[in-house]
Parts: sequence; C-alpha cells; structure tokens
Amino acid sequence: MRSVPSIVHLDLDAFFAAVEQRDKPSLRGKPVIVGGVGTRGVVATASYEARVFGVRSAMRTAEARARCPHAAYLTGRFAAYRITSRAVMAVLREISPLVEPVSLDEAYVDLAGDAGRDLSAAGVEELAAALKERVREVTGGVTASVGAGTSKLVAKIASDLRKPDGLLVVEPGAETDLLHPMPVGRIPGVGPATAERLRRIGVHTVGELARAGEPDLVAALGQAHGHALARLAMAEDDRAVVPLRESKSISAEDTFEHDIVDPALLSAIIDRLGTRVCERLTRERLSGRTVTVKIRLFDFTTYTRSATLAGPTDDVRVVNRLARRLLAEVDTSAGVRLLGVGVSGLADWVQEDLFGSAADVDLAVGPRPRAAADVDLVEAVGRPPAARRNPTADVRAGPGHGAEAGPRSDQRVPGEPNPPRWSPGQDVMHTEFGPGWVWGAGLRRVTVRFETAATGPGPVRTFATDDPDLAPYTPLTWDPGLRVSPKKARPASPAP
DNA sequence: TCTGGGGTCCTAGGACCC
DNA sequence: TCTGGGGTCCTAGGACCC
Repeated sequence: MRSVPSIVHLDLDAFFAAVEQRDKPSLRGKPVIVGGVGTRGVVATASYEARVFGVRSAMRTAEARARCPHAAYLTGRFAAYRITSRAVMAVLREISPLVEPVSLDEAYVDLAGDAGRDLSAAGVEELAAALKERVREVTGGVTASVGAGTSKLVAKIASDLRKPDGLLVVEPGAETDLLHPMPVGRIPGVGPATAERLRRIGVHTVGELARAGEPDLVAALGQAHGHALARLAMAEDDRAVVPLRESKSISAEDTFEHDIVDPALLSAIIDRLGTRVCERLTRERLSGRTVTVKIRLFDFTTYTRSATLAGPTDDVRVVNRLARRLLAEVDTSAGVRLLGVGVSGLADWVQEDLFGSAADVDLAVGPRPRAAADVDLVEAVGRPPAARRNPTADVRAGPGHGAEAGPRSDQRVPGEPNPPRWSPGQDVMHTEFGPGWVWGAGLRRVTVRFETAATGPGPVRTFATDDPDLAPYTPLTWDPGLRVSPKKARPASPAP
C-alpha cells in the first residue's frame, strides 16, 4: 500500500449502451439494452434508463423484455466499442505510460513515477476531474466514473461507489473506514459462492473478514483465496499496474438457439470455431500447444476435454482434427446447447514445420518431450529480441529451457523405460528410440552431430528457421541405434 | 423462453522425474 | 529393493470478472 493515492481506476458508464446512444440520438434518454437478442440471450449492458426497471447485466434477455418491454434491444457493435475504447486508453496514456486495460471499458493508471506530479488527494482529484472531461470529449459524450486511492482495490471500489459519472479520491489512511462496513461481496473476487462460504463462518462484512483469522479463511476458501482476502480486507494490496499482459488462451464458443444432436453438424461447427480461433492465432502471431473443447449439453452440464500437442501450432487442420477427436469423447446424443474451441499454452512464435507434416504433428499428442539438457548441441545461434515472449535461451540450461532432445512422445512405448538422457560429463548418448525432437526455444539455428555405431562419426545437421526473428521448433527424425556425439568431442563448427 | 462470450486464476489428482 | 519428498506437467472442473 502506498502513502499517496496514485492509483486511478476508470470505468466507462454503461459503456456499450452509451456508445449506442451516442451514435443514435433517438435512443438518448431511453432504455437501451445491449446483448444477445435471441431466446437464449443475456444482457451485456443496460443503460441507466433501463436499470430503473431492474434490468441488470447477465440477466436473461427474456426477463429484461418482461421488465422493460419498451427498451431498445440491440446486439453489440464491437468494432465501434473498440474504437471508442482505444481513444480512451490513449487519453489515459497521455497521463502516464502505466495504463492497464482490464477490458474495453475499464483500466487502471499508475500516476507514480512522475516525480513532479502533485499526488496529494487534492492534486489527484483535480487530475481526475480533467481526465473525465477529456474522456467525454474524445468519446463524443460517453461518461466515466473515476476512483483513486493507494491501491487497485481502493481505486476500484472508489469508482464503483460514485457511478455513474462520479469521482472519488480516497485519502490515505481512510481505507479501512471505507471498506469495513461494506458487505464482502463488494470486494472484487468475492462472488456468490465465496460470499456463501463466508456467511457460513459468520463473515458478512469486510470488517468481519478483517477480524477473521487467516487460518479460518484459508480453511474455508483455500490457500490462495483465503490469504488474498485476509490481506485485502485490511486494505493490504500491493498489486502492480501492469501495462502489458500477454494473452494465455484464445477461444470461441457458440450457444445454439436450439439444441443440436446431428453429429455431422456438431463436427462442422467445431471446424468453424477452430477456424475462428486459428485465424486469431495467426493474426496475432501466436501458436499454442493445448486444444480444449467445451461441450454444454441440453441440461447445462458442461464438459471440457483437452489435449496437449508436443509442439505449438496455429494450423487449422491440426487444431480442428484434434478438436473433433475431443468432441467424440463426450456423449452428445441427448443434444448440445453450446460448443467451444480454445487454444492455450501460447507461444509467440510459430512452429516451423521443416521436417514434419501436419499429420505428424497431429499424432504427437502428449507431454512435450522432456528435457535432456546439455544434449549434443554443436552450435546454437540466436537470441530473440528482448521483447519476445520466450526469454533468451540458454543452451546449457536445465529442463524446460533451451535445448532439449528426446523421443517424440507418441513414439514412446508405454511400460518401457524412459530413453537415456544426456548428462554433463557423459561422452555419448545412446539413443535407441526412433524419431526425436530437437527443441531450442529462442534459438535460430541448432546444429546436431550424429554418430552411429555402425558408421562411426555421422552426419552433422543444422536446423534453422527462415525468419531470423523466430525460434525453431524443429521435429527431426533420427535412426534407431544412432549415437549422438557430445559437445566436447565436436569437430570444427560445420557450415550450416 | 432458465442461465452469453471472452477471458483469468486456482485446486486437486495422477504421471513422471530427480 | 524399498521409501519418500519435491518439482513439473497435464487434465478437469469451478469461481470469478467484464
């Protein structure tokens, strides 16, 4: 927790609905509801005029229609929201480079770091008031609620308290007086399930939460959640404002107007969803190893099935084939309400499929080949730019980093002992398995020397990427019985 | 006419490795 | 041959957020 209220939280009021009212003057002053308009739709955003009738986010659209039949019901125009959001984020970055967008309509700003700034409560309030005015200008009239305080928690709660179009700076030292009377559900991260568990141990307010012992909270909520809430209740929150968050998964899902039984149709939908995901992967220059299929049945029971490839891919054929296989693991004969496809385990480099085919990759489901650090790399060249996701590879690093070699997971024989590993000081690694991988995250060129028992010193092969910016993930095949020579026995560097 | 779509983080158990 | 602890990876599900 800081000594000055230098964290600002900005929240655009009823954002989607506000953009609609801005673009269609006839909607101004009227209830506007943005969300799914079908029979299974839910409300994404309700304008304040609609909230008067009790319409809320996440409410079924059918119920919203019952409460507020005269409202305008609109599906989202996300391109417009995105453009408006970008303009707001740009305004925030004029104030400080430390801007963390939480969603299209929400962001934190860290004012610390600018030594010359007046970070007194009065100074921050003046800045926030000017900020609200700038946001209104650049968005064409969309209003924002702004909170500021000594932590993310306090800034967020402050902006919540003054919605809509409000401003609150919480003075340092006043945090617990503000928080303690509140119901626990006001703390972000405390939803219905957590609130119920807390109620059962007699905790209803943040003050009671602060007085509860951490051991009791951990027992009721688990280690991470219990510990985090015990701290938040005492306004202890040192979470940083993180300007750049890397995405961890990309997914697409669809709820159907009517439940689907036809397997061929389900398969076709899986393909469509997988294609959507891969298009995004490609556009964002990402690839991923884990494919997940989500299946919601007619009765809302929900299954996920996932499988992890030996190497990352953004290949729509690979993703779709695997997704269809995962779909087949679940009995869908009674009707499917929702299907989803996701890819996680993201890397920001694309597999260079130099020696394999998509079909090979598809087969290579299973854990990534385990590390055999210090494998016989004759030479490894290339360090990725610091900005890239994969940190600099250290060829001599331990498991999980740098160069690895091992059998392809799909080539392992269950029950058989694991293949030999390379260890420092070892002269020769005998490989008795078939096809193998050499993997060098962050490397651009990898040279491997082979030596066979039969032929003596064997071929030297170099694997490289075309794009100097990319790391290779190079599946290569070597012959059973091949021996690999150690680094210390290497000859002069071979030409690539 | 019950319950969206895009995400993140956590837990727990099993496999496997050292 | 047995025992065991710690760590990582993978899978499935759940809570939560906007």
